[in-house]
Amino acid sequence: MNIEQLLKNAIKEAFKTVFQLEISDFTLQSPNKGFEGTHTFLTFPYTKTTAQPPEKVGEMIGEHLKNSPQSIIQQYNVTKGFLNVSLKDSIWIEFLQHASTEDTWHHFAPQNQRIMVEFSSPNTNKPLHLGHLRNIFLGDSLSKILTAVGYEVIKANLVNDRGIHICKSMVAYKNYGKGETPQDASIKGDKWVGSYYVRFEKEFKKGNLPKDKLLSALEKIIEQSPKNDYSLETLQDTLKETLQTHTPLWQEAQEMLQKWEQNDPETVALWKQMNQWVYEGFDKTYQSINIAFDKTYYESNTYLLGKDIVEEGLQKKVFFKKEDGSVWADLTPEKLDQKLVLRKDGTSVYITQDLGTADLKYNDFNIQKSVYVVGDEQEYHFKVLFAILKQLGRPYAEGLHHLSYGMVDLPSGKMKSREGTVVDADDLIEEMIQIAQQRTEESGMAKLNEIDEQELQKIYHQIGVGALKYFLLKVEPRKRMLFNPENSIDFEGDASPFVQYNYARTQAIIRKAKELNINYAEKIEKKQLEKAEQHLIQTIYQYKETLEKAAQQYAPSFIVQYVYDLARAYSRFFTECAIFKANTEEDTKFRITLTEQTGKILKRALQLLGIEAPERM
RNA sequence: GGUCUCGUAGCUCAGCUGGAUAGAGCAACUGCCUUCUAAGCAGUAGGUCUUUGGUUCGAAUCCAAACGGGAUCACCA
Repeated sequence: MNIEQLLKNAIKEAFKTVFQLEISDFTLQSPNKGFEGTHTFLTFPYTKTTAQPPEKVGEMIGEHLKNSPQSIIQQYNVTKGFLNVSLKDSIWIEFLQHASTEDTWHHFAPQNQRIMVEFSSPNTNKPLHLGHLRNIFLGDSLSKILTAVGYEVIKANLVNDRGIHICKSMVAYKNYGKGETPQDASIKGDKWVGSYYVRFEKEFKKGNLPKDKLLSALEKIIEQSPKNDYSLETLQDTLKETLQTHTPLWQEAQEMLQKWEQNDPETVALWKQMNQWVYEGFDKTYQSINIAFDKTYYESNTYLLGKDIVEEGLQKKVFFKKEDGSVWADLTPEKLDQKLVLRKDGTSVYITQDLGTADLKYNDFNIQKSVYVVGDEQEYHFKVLFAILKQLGRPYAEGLHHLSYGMVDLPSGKMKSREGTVVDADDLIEEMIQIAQQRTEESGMAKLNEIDEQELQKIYHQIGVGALKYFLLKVEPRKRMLFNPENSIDFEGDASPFVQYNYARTQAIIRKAKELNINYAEKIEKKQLEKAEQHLIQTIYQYKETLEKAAQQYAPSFIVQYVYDLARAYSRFFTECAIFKANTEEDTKFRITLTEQTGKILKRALQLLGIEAPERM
């Protein structure tokens, strides 16, 4: 049942009858605040074809709509080129009746397509922070949205478990760790390993080059500067990098990496041990925010992939070899540059590995689509990656998408691990739960007095984590967003506790209805709707199209906006319309039915965001 | 420097496939709990939609330029 389509058809029919005009498809809008109606039709585009001023067109169409035999229009009004129509209440009541008997009204047919959503993808040298949370919540929510519209979704995590970063932690642990374990120190494994990464950075800073070597290093840098960019910042960065490579500690890390690549048993054992600690820590974090993956890839298994694709690309003449033997992709037709895919010594680069991994994913799961949830600093990389895969004629190439998102900033600017300004994920989650508890104790304990302690803890957790997820999903992904640790994340207004609160209200009503043995699941006898009722039903109705839009555009933020709208519509209904003390029994039953449906959709929409809905709060 | 991206109320954000009087929340102010959950509801106040030009009957929205933030342009990942 598609109400918009009904109205559109009626309008098209009206044009045919009134003006003998076949009009092409158009979109309906919502009336602005202060204008009566449920839908708005714009008549501006038809002034020429009808040879009438916009007002006149509106009047004539409106009049026809209203007076046609099977009219679905209650009333209409015209201002300028805006024809605002109000659908008959019976349309909305019929919809609610349908929704309450057909639980599947918002379901989608299976797409018969598999889609992989890759997200989280942490490095194993430090704990998860606020930025990761934005990534994780986006990926998780998107997975749920895509599942809801009928895709078979595979949630994948590609862990960066190898490379120089983890070797740094290993070196530091070897030198200063004294064989201690995180268990000994009662520290979460990822925090433990992270502390050695920090230790490495600290120690190696002490071992700078003597000053006489600075000058020659500097000259070398200027010679090699690829972009002739002599800004102070660039020089400093490059200088630091050059100096790093001369410190003993750095060289130790390099050796460690080489040993690892040569499969040195002792090194591999240490590497496994440290990663294991990290995974144990990550698992705790994932658990606390209710995140799970269907598949975990490890770069230690994938970093050598892709070389055969380079070979294939050469044969297909997608790639070409330079004189020095390095292999390149020419993406100038795509307005991208040339891109190295294999070094002259035959070793691979980052993108080589990603080419291989793309094939691996396809072969493992036969996916038609693949979404990468990765920060916006890698936009160029993914443009290049996708362009190459397209040139190679991969069957999945059209279904590739980079869900790019901006960084989470602090009032002081960027989060920087070196300066210790990173907001730790576990700390933040813990803080959110505590605030939830504090809020509950301040305002709502009376409602919760018969609930046991364990259940209470669960509720605090749902509220705290929910508020965090909502906060991070609310903002459009491509925008940078601000987190101010001074003011805690909202628990009021446009925030998840408000939505959860309204869900809890719906459940309180349902409980009471059952207590009073009200049989509300009968045919609805209601004829006329209050404004708040009408608006609430209309908002429920919009769930399906919102979900579809969110899936099409990979945009969980649409669901956030929607769920807030729905909660607000319910809140208004709740205060304006008495349920158990309504004027008639029909009203009571109707309002309970409406409450039940609202509750279902609130819960469902929250679920799409990975947010749980407490039965009471 | 080239490319991409963002700039909307004091603050955080919606709105951007062109349409009416640009919306929420927070913060401020005013009402409303003997009545189903006040984490609420109703209201007041708050705006040169960064600027300038263009397209159009009509621009926060599209185009161009400027200014300001950010990213990227590695044989790093």
